[in-house]
Amino acid sequence: MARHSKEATAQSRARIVKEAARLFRLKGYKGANLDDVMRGAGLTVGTFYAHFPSKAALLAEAMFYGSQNAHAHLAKSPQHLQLQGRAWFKKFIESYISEKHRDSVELGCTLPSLISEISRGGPEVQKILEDRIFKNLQSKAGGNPSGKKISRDQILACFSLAIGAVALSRAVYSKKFSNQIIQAARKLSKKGLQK
Amino acid sequence: MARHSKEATAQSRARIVKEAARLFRLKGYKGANLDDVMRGAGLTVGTFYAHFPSKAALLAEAMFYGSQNAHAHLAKSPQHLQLQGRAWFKKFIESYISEKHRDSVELGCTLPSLISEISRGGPEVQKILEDRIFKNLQSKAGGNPSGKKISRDQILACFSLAIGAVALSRAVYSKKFSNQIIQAARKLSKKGLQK
DNA sequence: GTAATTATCGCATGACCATACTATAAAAGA
DNA sequence: TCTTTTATAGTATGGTCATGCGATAATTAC
Repeated sequence: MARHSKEATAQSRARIVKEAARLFRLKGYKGANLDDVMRGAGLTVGTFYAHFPSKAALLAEAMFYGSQNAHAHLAKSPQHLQLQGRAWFKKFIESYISEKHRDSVELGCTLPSLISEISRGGPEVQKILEDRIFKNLQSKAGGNPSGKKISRDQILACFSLAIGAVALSRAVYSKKFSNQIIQAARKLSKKGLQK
Repeated sequence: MARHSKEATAQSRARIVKEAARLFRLKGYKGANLDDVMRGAGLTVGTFYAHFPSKAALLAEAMFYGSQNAHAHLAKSPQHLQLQGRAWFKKFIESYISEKHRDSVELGCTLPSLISEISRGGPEVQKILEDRIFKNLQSKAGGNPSGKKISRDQILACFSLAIGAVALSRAVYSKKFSNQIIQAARKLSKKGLQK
């Protein structure tokens, strides 16, 4: 049926998404080009449209892929990923608003790198953000295994803060100032998690 | 010396910066092109480099221009602009994290629209953000006319939250969800301003 | 008044890039 | 085995865009 088996095709597709996520985070949506993405995936541009209908569609996939991997990258310990509810969210925000996350653009969350461009993106991309990424976040953080619930408002506010702080800390010139932003945002996030 | 007087030249330049600020906010740095900017300013592309050395230099100017005008656009009353210190900052954040601001991309603050691209921008742009915009913010908010000081940490954290919330509220699909983000962030910002 | 200056126009240019097309060969299904 | 399918490579295309350039005319300096 194809020049490679179904399995190999699926692997190609996965490599494309992975490399796209990396390059989008690094260079932005407009800044990354399909040539580089495909080369990074070990393929040539010509075959891109055998996998995706458009660059925008690739962005949607890459965003979802990236949201799953950022958690793993940021988690300080394997136990973190096992948690649920408030405990999980607390650790999540703590690792999100960090110098480490600020400095690992390629592996971190896609949102600080792409948020501005997503706001100008089409419905396809925006639906992914809303339906998959947020729902995923809420199902993890809203879980209630030990009687300690966290409110939807707390999740939304702390996540807004986290994205803003990481994005801003990457956008200022001096490291000193950047660190101050991280520290200040951490403090506020703790307030937001209380009660 | 020129086809127009010095004064007319300065006005041309001002129109370019103004239109650039508008289009950058609307379409992003890469999304806006110099052709449109110059046409919007009533000029042709050819003359761009008589005013600026590069597109990046224009971004730096437009950011600073935009930071000054957003305040005026968001202020609910003329009195607001006269305030200082905590009182000013409180009103500033309140008007910043709002549905109105979310919906007025063209006239609002440049940062939610450009933050991702600034983080990938050069030192020139990042220095503007740090030296002019933040210093400006801090001199207004850090002022202490009535014995009520606000800490640097509070300023940084609340501003991070504000940028993140507006950017995120513009990036999700449904209006309902978007409104929830605004409301949740407003709540947290009030906590951040206490004490 | 005359010369030097330069903002402006109109157009050129060279690069980049998303997308399209053709031929090929490997896999899948019969 | 043999036909059909399709992922792949290689290349083409059409558009966009930042930047460059020569000519012009208005302003300023002298």
